Amino acid sequence: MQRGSFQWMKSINKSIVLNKIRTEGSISRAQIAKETQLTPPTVGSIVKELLAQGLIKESQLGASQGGRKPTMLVLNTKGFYIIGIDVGPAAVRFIISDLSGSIVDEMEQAITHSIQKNSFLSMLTNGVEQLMQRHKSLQFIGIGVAMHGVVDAETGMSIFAPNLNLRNLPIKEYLENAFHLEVKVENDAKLLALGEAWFNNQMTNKSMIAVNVGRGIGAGIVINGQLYSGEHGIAGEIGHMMIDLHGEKCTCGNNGCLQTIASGPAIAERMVELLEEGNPSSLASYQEPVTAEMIHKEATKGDRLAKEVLNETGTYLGIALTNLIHVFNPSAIIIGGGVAKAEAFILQPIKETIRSKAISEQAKNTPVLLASLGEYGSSLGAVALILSDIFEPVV
Amino acid sequence: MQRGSFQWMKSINKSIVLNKIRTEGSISRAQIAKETQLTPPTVGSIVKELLAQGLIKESQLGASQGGRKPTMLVLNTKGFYIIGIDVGPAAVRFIISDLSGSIVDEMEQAITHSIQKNSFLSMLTNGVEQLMQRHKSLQFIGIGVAMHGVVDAETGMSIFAPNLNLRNLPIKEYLENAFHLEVKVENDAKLLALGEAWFNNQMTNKSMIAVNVGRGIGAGIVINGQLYSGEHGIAGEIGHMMIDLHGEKCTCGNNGCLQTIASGPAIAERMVELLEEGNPSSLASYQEPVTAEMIHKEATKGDRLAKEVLNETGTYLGIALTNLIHVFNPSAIIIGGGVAKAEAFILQPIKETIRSKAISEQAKNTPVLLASLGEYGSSLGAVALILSDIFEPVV
DNA sequence: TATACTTTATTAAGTATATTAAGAAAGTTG
DNA sequence: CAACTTTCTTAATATACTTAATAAAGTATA
Repeated sequence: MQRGSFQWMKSINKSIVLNKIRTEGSISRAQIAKETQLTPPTVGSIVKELLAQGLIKESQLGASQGGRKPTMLVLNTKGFYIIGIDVGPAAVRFIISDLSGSIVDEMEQAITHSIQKNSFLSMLTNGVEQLMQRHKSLQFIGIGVAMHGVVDAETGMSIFAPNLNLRNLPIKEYLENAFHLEVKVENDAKLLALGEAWFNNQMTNKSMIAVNVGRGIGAGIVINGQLYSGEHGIAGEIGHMMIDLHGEKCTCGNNGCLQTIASGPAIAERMVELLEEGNPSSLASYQEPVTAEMIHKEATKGDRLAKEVLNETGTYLGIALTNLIHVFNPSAIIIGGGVAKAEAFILQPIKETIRSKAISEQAKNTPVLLASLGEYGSSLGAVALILSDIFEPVV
Repeated sequence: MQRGSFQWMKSINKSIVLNKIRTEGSISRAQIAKETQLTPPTVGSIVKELLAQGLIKESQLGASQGGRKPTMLVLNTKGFYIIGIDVGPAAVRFIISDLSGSIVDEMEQAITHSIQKNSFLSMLTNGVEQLMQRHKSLQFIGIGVAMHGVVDAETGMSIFAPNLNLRNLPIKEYLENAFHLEVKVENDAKLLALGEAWFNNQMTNKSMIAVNVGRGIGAGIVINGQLYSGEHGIAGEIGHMMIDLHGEKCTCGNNGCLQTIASGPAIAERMVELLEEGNPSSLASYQEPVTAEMIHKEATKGDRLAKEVLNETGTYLGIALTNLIHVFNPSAIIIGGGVAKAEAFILQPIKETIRSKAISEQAKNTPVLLASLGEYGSSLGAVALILSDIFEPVV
């Protein structure tokens, strides 16, 4: 579309109205006009079109404000559907979501360890195909893909997927050719952030950081409701934030990276260290190698050492997050990934650390929230990636 | 202006054209049309208006591309003028700048130590008044104010100015009433960043971070050419980035803040420490208390210990900047403030540290540049704050 | 040099879409 | 039930874009 034309302006106005309805949940034409600074007739004609397209619908009448009752408008969440794909380390998750982020159906497929380029790509198309076959009557409008590793969002290519050990996968091209739908691909940690920002109405158009602590530590950054990627798309690499110059050596060669202290493997390592020092713990009797999951399990059972290790992890995370808060001053920090499961032991020290170490009252009060989408974070983020194209003013 | 109206669209298109001319320096109507995706008649009519307003002018004819020679358009840099004010710790700098950032005239006034609210405010108006009197024929379009400390940009108030020990100064209100011009107020460190981004054409619409190392350490963040402030306007507080958990105690109570290692006072302190340990240096014979400036001076003369201290400072800064690069992935990092003067000894170690500690090739290659505006950084940033209102599409 | 072709810029006519103004529809209030 | 509100639509008008045509000023070539 020609920029700066009437159609362009209209599409923006349309997005504004549509997004208003989405974020408000239920709103009248008159109210939209007031809040968006568009005139009533403009809103009226746009609403008429949106109704015709099936993107919104009229619900019941609202309460009178001293005159005619307003007809409330709501999103027609069941009008269109999006497919979200989350390519994890060991499995691919496919979901069908409606416009509100409700998951209609899902499917998971394990990835064989030494999968080849073509079989991976056809695995994706087969998965989508299967899901679509189960719901032939639904109208799909796009496919979003959350991919671990390095992704080129512009071309929709996976540049490097370490867990699959594959390079240069033309995911977008492949899926577009197969289904003739809009396809978008992004990094999974970033999409986790977008998903939380998008489907948490209080976060709409805010700036926030979603931290994903698992085997590594990554952050997705959302600024004014939009994904921030940086110059080369590699923003948010907080795993290698150096916070302890005289700390342990990291795989990257530097000392005291956050990852050496607070990642899943680092937690396990720390525990082994403490056990070897002879500290008492129910984990001492285990034969298998210690994992973060085991530590969490034992902590739940009450093991003091396990609790201590998790507490320590929270403290270090809190320090890194305080640094992030001082730099970004986000409206909220979201904690996701494997570690989020251990929230009972980790969230508290994170919050306490931020409160004690942040230098201003506003920074101290930065809300630290648990990811609300759980294991669906990235796949719903992929859905949000498609939705943002429809709902957000392009400009 | 009503959003989503014809006038709104036109003002955006106008800004687009104007900004294109500014960033390109010299460009024809046809070229603008091609690059902005506006049609030739649209560009033509907008250009006509801009000419009438005196914002641009026609220069000579360009080279033929096989047909009629294009009339080149350039900014009419001498058409309008902006007043920039930089309130520093000990003095206020007033400048008059044209549209290109060329300084036409300037003036400095010392601040008496225990200045009162009202006398400070009238000092500002008097300064502006004086400068304007010297250039009665010029047409002024706005006043930008760079203020140290905590600023509320929306209301144009200085919430707290530590060096003046004043609170809640209604700068915007005061100046607007006095001169009836557009007035904007922002934090000086942020404006340093905006100034560099705005008057360095290669930085236009890029994301960059300008680090200001002086008594404290602050950073201004520019994302897509616009100042990023965060939720409460306090983004960029990197002075208290904790990078050495077992490091020295900072005034904020935490350990190993960047400021404890790399700020002006920290450099001096470190030097004193080394001298007390008995390390040989030409500074050992000095009677007065050691300052960062003195260290720089002696380093220039060849003092080994002074050089070493500065080198160390650069290394630590490099570590903090590497953290920033990983988080933000900016297109460039700008170094400004007092430390920038010691570039000969500090820039190299910064670059080397980033190169050796960054984890990706793209991060390693992040350009680290010296602030190009010198002591006028903040005042020109204040000018840019006004200019951005005219040149940038508002949307 | 004349002719044809390019590129640049403007003019003229047409069109999309917003605005204002007026009114219809559906309430509430006294 | 009359008078007033609020909500929404219709009709007329205005704005600023688009396309199409043309003018202006150059280059290339017979």
